[in-house]
Amino acid sequence: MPALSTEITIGELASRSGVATSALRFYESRGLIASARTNGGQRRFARPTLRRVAFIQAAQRVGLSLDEIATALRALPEKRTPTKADWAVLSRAWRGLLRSRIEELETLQTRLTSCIGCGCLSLKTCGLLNADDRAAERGSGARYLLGDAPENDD
Amino acid sequence: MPALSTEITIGELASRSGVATSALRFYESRGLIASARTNGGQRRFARPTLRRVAFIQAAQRVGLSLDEIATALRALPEKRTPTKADWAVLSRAWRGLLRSRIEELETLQTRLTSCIGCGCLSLKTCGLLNADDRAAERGSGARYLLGDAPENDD
DNA sequence: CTAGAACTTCAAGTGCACTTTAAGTCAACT
DNA sequence: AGTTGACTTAAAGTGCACTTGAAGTTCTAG
Repeated sequence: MPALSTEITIGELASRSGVATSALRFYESRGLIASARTNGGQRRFARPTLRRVAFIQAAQRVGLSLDEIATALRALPEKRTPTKADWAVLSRAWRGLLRSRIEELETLQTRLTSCIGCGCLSLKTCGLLNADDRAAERGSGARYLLGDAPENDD
Repeated sequence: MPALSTEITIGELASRSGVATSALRFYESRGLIASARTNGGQRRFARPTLRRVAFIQAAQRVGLSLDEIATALRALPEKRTPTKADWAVLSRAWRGLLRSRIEELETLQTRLTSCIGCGCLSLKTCGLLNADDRAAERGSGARYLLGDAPENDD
């Protein structure tokens, strides 16, 4: 049984957070977490680092890169316990990100539904496959690309 | 003005699809698209390849890897024009993916909202930061990790 | 016919988020 | 004291999706 210390080893942090020790060392190298050292040079993490790692995981699920997360963490006060207000600032930014990502996926889903309906896969009329092919229309008129191929390549 | 041919160059495909020529060559190397060659060895893409590239882009936005997209494209008939039914099969798979991803993000957003409300960031009670820390509870009782640090590291 | 833009291949490079390896040291239990 | 598992570092490797570079060829407009 580990001493009833306030500090935890990298292995403990790993098993509790579900993040590999190699990833934790990597996070430390990127400034996302910090550690003290024993006389022998081994890392000892303060207990709240567990929360910090959970925060990193959540942020990744939201879709942030480690660099963005590092920036967010740097925005939190280093010296004092983060307040409700500190957290709210971060959370609001996340909410915006989440909402726009959700909206993008919902738009995609709507388009997918109407594509199933029409079965056309027309580049001109299909919102899902719309890829800015406004150029080079040269009077070919409206056509359903599913059936317009001189040679069918798909 | 390019000849009123049914085939398009890689540059044309790139500018119309918004995908770089290098990416298109890469897609070809991975079997996602195919091309004929001129006597001189230059690629000439059949017009429907534009739709295929648009499909790839859409699939990427849905969250599929190129390998998964290649598999999906292989499931489409090579020799005949894809039917409504072919498309419907693919679309249904996408719908499922989209729905679960959207649900994941919505859960995250709900949790984020309640976290803003409580401001606690407790690993025990916060759904957002919940990271399976069921182990090593050793009778410390419920605590709000935002304020429980012997040393504050965040 | 010729200039120059667009094309060709192949190999190596990029960025992200890690993981793996090698050689060695530390800590905890018996 | 010794064994064993957990730890240390630095460097190299992985997988994905491309991009870049070098050196050379082809296509098209004038």
